[in-house]
Amino acid sequence: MRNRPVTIKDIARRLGISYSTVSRALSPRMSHLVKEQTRMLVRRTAEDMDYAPNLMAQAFVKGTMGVLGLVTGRIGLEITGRQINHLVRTANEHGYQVLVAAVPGGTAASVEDEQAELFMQLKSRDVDGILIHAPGGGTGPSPILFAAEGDLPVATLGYAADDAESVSLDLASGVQEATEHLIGLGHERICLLGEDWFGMDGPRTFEKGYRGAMRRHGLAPRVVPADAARVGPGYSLGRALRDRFTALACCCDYTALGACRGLIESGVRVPEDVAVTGFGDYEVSAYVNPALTTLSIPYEDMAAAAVHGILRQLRGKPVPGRSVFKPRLTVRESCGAS
Amino acid sequence: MRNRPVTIKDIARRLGISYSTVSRALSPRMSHLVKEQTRMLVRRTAEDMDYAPNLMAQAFVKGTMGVLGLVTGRIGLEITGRQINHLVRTANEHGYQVLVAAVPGGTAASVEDEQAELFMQLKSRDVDGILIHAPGGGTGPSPILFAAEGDLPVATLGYAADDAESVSLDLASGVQEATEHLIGLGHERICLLGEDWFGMDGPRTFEKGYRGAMRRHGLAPRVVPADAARVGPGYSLGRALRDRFTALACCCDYTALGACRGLIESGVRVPEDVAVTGFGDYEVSAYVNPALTTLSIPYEDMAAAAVHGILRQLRGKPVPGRSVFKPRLTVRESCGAS
DNA sequence: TTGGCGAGTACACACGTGTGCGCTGGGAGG
DNA sequence: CCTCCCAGCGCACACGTGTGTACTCGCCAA
Repeated sequence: MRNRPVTIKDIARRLGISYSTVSRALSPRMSHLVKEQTRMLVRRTAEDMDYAPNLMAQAFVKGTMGVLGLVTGRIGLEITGRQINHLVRTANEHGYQVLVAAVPGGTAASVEDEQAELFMQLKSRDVDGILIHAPGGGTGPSPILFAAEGDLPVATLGYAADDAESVSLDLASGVQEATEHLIGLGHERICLLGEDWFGMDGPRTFEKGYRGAMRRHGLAPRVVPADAARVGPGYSLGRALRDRFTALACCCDYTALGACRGLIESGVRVPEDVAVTGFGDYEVSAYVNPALTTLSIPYEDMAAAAVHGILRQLRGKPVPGRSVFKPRLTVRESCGAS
Repeated sequence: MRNRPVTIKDIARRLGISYSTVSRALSPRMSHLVKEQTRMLVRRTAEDMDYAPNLMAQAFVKGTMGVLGLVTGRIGLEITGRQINHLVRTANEHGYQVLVAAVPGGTAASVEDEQAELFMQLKSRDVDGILIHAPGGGTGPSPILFAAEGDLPVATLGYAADDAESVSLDLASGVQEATEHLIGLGHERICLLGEDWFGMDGPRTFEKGYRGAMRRHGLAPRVVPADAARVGPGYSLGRALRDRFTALACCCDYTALGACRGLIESGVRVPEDVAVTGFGDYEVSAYVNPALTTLSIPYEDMAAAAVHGILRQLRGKPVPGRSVFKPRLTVRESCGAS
């Protein structure tokens, strides 16, 4: 059986003082109201008796739990996992824990509904803030709308929202840089693979950067949609497209890796016959054959920025901040530049 | 400003009844003490007034929060992420949320201490149970010792513990199967790469399976330690070993992918000159060049089993259950069998 | 001496919910 | 008609902590 845990009343009884004094002596905000000597005595006794504050009682009376909720999907994905990793660490460093709401299934069909439900679930949990990570689609209503009715601090990670704290990635400039790089290598028939990338920054953003680069050089654009963050679809497309293009700019490393495989299986050499670029710079991407040219993402900084966005709101700055990070082109073998 | 949320007292006032009746009417366990008609009236009114129970108050008075804690590391890793994904989903299905304690850093040096601290952190959070996922080393004291003094339900995932609920993977049989497979293909100089795999099932387990297979066929074993779950170390080893062996049995797909790359860069062909096998069957492993022969893991089933282990304990079955899952050999190109 | 003052402490209440127990009312059995 | 029983409900308390307010006490100045 679990021993009855010691409370501040037990400490008070032992010392023959009132428990409000104990409460104040132990509370950082109120301890200045207690004589130094008493405070020290209380603290020593508390430690002696193995006192541990009842956090549920504290949460109850203070109305806060020190917990941030996280709405996310596909934790298993490297890009998701790495960011969560740093979300949790940053939150912990500031005294907050992270509650993972749930993980939507693989079906992207009802992602909107699922996220709305998760959001509500977290809200009723009385979390202190909610991090929305890489919501799906983006075609539906902004996930921020869920929060609009409440005044719960919200920050989005990987989704540029005008009406809320948001941390996003400049996808357009990234894919534009990759496209320009391919054009600089002499390619003209360049195809964009996969237009939708976890809904980050909404769809069609990749297209914008890609089309901008193509237009500037007077080249005809061609976009083939592909389910991002999966290797299989990229593989199928690699086989299907074969030598119809001289370069494939992919919206995700997994798509690119699949495409490489599909091309190679079809007897097409990478990068000699077809150049390939990815997006995300996953851990394996530097070690596959051929090593992938891709866009690196400051995962850590983005995650930290999102948490800081929540904390800033908790400290009473209602004005939402927006930060946009830029991906950086990392050139390896698959583009044929080296 | 946040409107004062409605409480059961508000409902009681509105209906002119006592709030204990409201409490009972809304509580599933106590509602049979309330007249059907009253119960319905209360429930309708509650819905009308947008009543939402204060979960912090409920947690406070009931002493439980419906939250499971999770101690883990390296969320970004596919094997970790996929299991967490299913841990969260299974927990949610049973009405529990998952609190991710924190994520130890990349340095595996002080993993034990870090985990102990995380464990304590979760404990003081009054979680209802703790899932320990893939603890490090295993050379120190069993992580179960942390829980020994309390009576908090604990389940380990990926770590076979005698004294607690545990879900583990039969690493020895897995690597044995892979080794036998390589031997069956005519290999004699087979090297085991990486002895320690997230501490799963403790260290030296891979070695046991490997050495068993080698001994049975009268072959000389050779083991080279490698930091698992990283691509880089595998790469270095691939370059260093080159053609000193005809086959490399790796303890992790990432190690294997790195090794392939290192070998190929050194002018060694895979699988023609050196065969390679991995462990884990990551998503990319089917699409790299060459496609990786590896051991597939029932990630989903393992995660579900761990959560069910906790739930069983919460329902009052103190006897710890132990389940051991078997990996399954998936043959692709890198072993040269096809 | 007395009034004021400030430091330090105790008292009391609040928070929202769960629940043991006593009260009421009405129906049934004697 | 009285008694007993029981469903149904209200009263009151408990849980552990935070905090406003009142109190005590010692000190200093008037």
